[in-house]
Amino acid sequence: MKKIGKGWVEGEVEDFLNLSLADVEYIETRMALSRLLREERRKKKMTQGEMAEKLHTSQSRVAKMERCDPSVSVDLLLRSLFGFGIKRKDLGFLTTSRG
Amino acid sequence: MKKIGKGWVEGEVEDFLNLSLADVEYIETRMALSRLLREERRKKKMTQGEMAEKLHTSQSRVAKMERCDPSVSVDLLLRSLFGFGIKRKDLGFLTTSRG
DNA sequence: TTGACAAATGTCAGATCTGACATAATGTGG
DNA sequence: CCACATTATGTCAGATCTGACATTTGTCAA
Repeated sequence: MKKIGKGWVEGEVEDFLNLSLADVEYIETRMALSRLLREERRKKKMTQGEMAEKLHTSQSRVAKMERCDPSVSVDLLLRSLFGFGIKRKDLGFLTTSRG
Repeated sequence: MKKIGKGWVEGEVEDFLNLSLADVEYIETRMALSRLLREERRKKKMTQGEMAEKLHTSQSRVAKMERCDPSVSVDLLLRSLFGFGIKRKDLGFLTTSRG
């Protein structure tokens, strides 16, 4: 039980709210990355299967990445984007709230 | 078929270069995130133990995050930053090579 | 030096992620 | 409708990650 600002915010609630907001940020980031992956693939007129081959993975995994399946990590999304030619500096969209 | 670095397979030089560049982007991203985490913690004058408590994890895990230990994922780094109050829009540094 | 605190490192069981496969669903052009 | 291509979904063994703990190393003041 600790004091925050005016004084009565209690630990668990703070943590709950905090984690909730963190959740939103995290989920939005994932969605933005998966959306970008799909856009980049379509921009290059490739199928999921072709992209999978380029990334050394399977079509189903690519489908899950683009669908933001819960089994897909940000690591995989980032490595896929980088492996697909996207650069870190191309990820400026992370800085806007409207992916 | 060989393994490179943490274990990325490839077959041709083109793939090798491609994955190498992807590697660099990925590693730089990880390093930038872990550096930011440490900076934010120090900015708030907290110890790793205090930060660990706030993030519901352990001091050793925080140390590994800040040290960019290979056992730490980008997911964990991002979730930690978000849980620590950093917002997606604060990650503009992802667009620069500095960090 | 010692004590006290902060940070780093090693380990590991349990949790989560990943590639691969099969299969189903959704187009798309006859 | 039919084939065919593309995308989506379910499953699972093996790989990777995570929290927690113990231990070590580093720092600093007395």
